[in-house]
Amino acid sequence: MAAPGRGVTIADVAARAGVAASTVSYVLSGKRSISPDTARRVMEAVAELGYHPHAGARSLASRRAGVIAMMLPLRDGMHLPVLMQFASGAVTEARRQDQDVLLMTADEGPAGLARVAASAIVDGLILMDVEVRDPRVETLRRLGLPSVLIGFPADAEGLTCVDLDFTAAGRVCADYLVERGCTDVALLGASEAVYERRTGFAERVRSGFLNRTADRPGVAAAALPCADEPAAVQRTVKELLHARPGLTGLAVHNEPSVPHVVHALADAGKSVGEDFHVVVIGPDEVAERVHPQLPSVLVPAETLAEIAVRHLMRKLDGLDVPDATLVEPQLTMR
Amino acid sequence: MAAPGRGVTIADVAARAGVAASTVSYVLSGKRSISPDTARRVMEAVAELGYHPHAGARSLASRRAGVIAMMLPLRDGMHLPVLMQFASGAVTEARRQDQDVLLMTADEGPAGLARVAASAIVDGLILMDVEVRDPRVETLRRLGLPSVLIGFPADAEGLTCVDLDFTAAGRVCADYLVERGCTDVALLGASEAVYERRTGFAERVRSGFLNRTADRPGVAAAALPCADEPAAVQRTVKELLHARPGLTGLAVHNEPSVPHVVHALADAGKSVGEDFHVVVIGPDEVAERVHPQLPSVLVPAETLAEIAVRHLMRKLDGLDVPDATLVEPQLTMR
DNA sequence: CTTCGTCATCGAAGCGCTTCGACGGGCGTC
DNA sequence: GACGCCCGTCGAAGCGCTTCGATGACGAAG
Repeated sequence: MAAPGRGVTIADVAARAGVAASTVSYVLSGKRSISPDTARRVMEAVAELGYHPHAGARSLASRRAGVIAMMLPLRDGMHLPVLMQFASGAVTEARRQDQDVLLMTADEGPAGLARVAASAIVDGLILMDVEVRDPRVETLRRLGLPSVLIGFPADAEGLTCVDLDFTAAGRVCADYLVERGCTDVALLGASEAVYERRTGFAERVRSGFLNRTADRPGVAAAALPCADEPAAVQRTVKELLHARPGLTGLAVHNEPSVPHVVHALADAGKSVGEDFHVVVIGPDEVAERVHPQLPSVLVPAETLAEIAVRHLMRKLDGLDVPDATLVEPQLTMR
Repeated sequence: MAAPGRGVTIADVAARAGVAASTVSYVLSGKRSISPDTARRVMEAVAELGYHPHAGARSLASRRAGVIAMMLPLRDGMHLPVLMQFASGAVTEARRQDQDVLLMTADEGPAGLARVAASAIVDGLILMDVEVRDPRVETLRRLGLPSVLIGFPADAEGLTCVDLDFTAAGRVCADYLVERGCTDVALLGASEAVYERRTGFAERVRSGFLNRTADRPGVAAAALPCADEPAAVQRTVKELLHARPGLTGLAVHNEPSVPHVVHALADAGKSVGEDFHVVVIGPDEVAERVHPQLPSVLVPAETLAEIAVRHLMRKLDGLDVPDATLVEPQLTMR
């Protein structure tokens, strides 16, 4: 990386290498064959001058900006560290593919999508945390802007979506508990309120959990919602233990309640990890910050981000990608 | 926002409004006076066609991209929620000024700066979490790319920097304790290791704290480093209480140790909030997640981000801005 | 030895916008 | 009533790049 003078253009590189500007362009893009000797001279000139193509000019001429947008729900209920992992994964993968990432907040809404589409400032976009009824989805479809969604809207027809396989996550939790010898288990889900906008995945965890336990003879299972407040959690757990004295396993799909669940179990004289088993669906920290630490299935943010970026790039290159991609859940033991 | 056809150009708008393309440009930029009547017709055409200027073309012609870069330390030790708040604040403020934000990770390093500068993909940049000896700083200076730093490098000459006023934060903590009637207080700082790269602000808190207590007659104060590990924290607190039996106030500037400090104090029979006072310098959650909740001074990420963006915009407009901006710390009572 | 194909390269034409200089028409001024 | 000015508008010239068609050189084929 030599000292870049102000405004090194392709003409400067061409002059230095003793070729035409178009030749430099072809060397850089590889779109026509160039003799090895010329190519070498051009690359040397590029390096010596510290040339980087002017992004605006390139986007104007080639109709490719080399930038993708990422729309994040910055003010929203989504777990922040997960969001950061996501952003980090996306930027890293994008750079690997020589793309930059424009950051947008979800509160720009459909109008924001229309703006970036019309101004050609980005080639495509990744929409995080898509809800079941998401107003941006219709706009997206209408604009025809290449995109990948994280999450599944109600009508995913014609869209490319990526997400954790929540049904499988429910199954994984069920398996964990059953393998520990539990014959009476329950799934503690989210409060109705939290998921009302995005019911999809709460449902899926639940059905994965219940279907799997139903397959296991001699295993009784239940699923019930649970509010977030400490007191409500305590009460729910107490009632549950009372109603099902034989309960020995619990899957918790409700981040904020985890510490309180553990507390309530301890109060009830249960020894987690010995005569009682708990598994969490949620971020690592949640499962790590309780005593004893719990096994958990997390939302693999970096992986999802990488897949999303790769799929988007394929779409931009005119290749096709699966409409729906579900990532296998991983159970982390602790 | 009407349905934007594919590729509405300024010529389309001009035709529709019955004027020249240059006139449309002047209406939109306000750089020449235009009759109210013409302006109205142009604006109507813009709205009807859903016109948004092509970002690349604009950047090519005007040498202004309308995008600023934000470089975040995504993999680094910085507290994630703070980072998100920062990103959120920056994007929101940037959009208010009609700018977009390009997200870069710190591991692109100086080469990344050179790239975005040379490709003119952004007009300027904001560098988060600047360290005392930061390799990017020299590059930045050489490139002459307009920028604002969050944090202070060793040599801030000619750079625009923004940060929390850590010296004042030290004073605020001292004041809090003294006002609660404490006459023997201490500051528990970071472990040497954590701050070695970014010594600046640990130092400043310390001197703010000690200078302020020194001003108060009859108040004894000390400052000591503290490791992060639970056991080490417990030991440090125990030794401290033993060495200074009259100690009744503690300021903790070490995020991870807070819960353990509280624990250790309880073990020693101190009743925090009654016969003993503790104040934290760190994120809200840290101070909220202990019992009892503690008052705290936080890094006001959104505010810093807004200031950074505003300063950057001013620089881009050729206005001048102060070299150093220190934000007053706020004590949040709990 | 001419003809045809290939390969490597060149030149020119835009991409959509901003901006500069020019120009015509209305007004105030002497 | 003629002169100059300013205001509002237009046309044209780029900004730096990609891409298309053209061109020359060189071997192979006839």
